Amino acid sequence: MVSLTEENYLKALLSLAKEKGEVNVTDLSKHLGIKMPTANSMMKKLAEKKLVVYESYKPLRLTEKGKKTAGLIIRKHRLTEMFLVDKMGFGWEQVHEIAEQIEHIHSQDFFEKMDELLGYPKFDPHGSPIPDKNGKMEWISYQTLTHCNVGDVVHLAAVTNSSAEFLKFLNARELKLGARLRILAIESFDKSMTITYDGRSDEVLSALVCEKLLVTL
Amino acid sequence: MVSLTEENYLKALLSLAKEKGEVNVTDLSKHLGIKMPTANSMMKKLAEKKLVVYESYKPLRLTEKGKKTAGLIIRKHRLTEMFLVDKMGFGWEQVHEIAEQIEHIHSQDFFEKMDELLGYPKFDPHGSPIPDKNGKMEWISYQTLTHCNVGDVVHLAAVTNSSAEFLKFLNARELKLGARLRILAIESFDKSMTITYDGRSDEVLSALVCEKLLVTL
DNA sequence: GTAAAATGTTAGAATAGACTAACAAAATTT
DNA sequence: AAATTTTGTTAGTCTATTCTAACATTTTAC
Ligand SMILES: [Mn+2]
Ligand SMILES: [Mn+2]
Ligand SMILES: [Mn+2]
Ligand SMILES: [Mn+2]
Repeated sequence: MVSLTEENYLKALLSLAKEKGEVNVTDLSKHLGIKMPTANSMMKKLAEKKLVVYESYKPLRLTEKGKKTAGLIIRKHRLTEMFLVDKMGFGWEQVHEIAEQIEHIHSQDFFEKMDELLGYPKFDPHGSPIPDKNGKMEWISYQTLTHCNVGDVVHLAAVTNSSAEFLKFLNARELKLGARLRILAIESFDKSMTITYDGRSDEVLSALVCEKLLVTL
Repeated sequence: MVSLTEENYLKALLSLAKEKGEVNVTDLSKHLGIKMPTANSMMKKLAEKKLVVYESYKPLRLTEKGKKTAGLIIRKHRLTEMFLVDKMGFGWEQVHEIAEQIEHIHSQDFFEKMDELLGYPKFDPHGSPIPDKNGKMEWISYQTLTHCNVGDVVHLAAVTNSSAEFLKFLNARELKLGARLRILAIESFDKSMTITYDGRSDEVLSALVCEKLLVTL
């Protein structure tokens, strides 16, 4: 009923809506690495399927049905990532690409079994929430590290980028979810932060890195 | 380089070659549930990719490259089935359909990890050999139960049909791989067999069932 | 508040994979 | 050996997904 291609569009729409509020065709096509007219005509198709509300020159919106469909794909994606890390021994930097494919497998049983074997996890290995069986997910209001101040002590709760390069960067510094971070200094010129955690002292993180780290107080 | 669709064609060619010797377009199209002209034009495409030898009105043949490619997909399929049964707790009747999809996942790491976690298995849950990393598989010369005689005592080594219906039929009779079967009688009229195994006595199996059971002496 | 830039849309074409209808060759029956 | 059936091929069409080129609208800049 919904093709693999369409599933990827829906997922993109949901995540762009989450990070930017409004979604336009330019963002969508950039996100998916396709040209604008391609995205445009797919939006019309998804509108016919009642998954998207499309009006010329207006921002794109998912319908409730579209949100649910997208949420269920993200559920499959994140359950897969969790399974790959917890049950198969992959590193958190290895799983996104594989999950990107496995999320399109058609088999209720397969994902229900994963869920069960994992003990019904609520978060994936990158700290993102796993949507429930209705495709609904609760976004906990984390802060980016960028918004913290000198002296703050916070815990690393999630990362907003699952690329292998970024996660290998964190691996190299033994920076893991749950780590207790203390902010020692913030360079006012470039907003880079000096922090300590675990045994580590005086790690300097650029603002580009800090804005990808979500923390709780 | 090879699409999901093409992968399924290659697999079909390999398994038809194994079971029938020569493969023609009619068999191939029936096996895949497509029309003859569709199969025909795909054969020309695969011939251009040097995966198939195509000559008008001649039987279809896989090239060495084609055999290897097909073997590697079957490797992924069977490793998956083994993983689903041994590591995830699925029944042998549930795994074929899921594996039919997962065999197309592009990730060396994923299947290598499965292989490692499984301890480098040589056979899948249905008793079929798992091809090696070069796509080569050794076919052990099993016999179908049909070819056995009254008084023979044999072990169930493999089944040649992985459909859920057939495997549920075997489940209902607690007939598993490895079972030691003794042939009590063969009905000459319809070739149905009366056998005993485990605690079971006097199970009658039709010839249709017997020919799908591969045994060792 | 016009001009320029950015964004969005339409039209037309390409490729992959499937189909039907019509024709051709090979195999099988009489 | 001719007729019939089966099998295989060609030609043309369709849908899904992508593209480029051209045009339209909206937003931003001056
Ligand atoms: Mn991911
Ligand atoms: Mn995907
Ligand atoms: Mn199988
Ligand atoms: Mn398949």
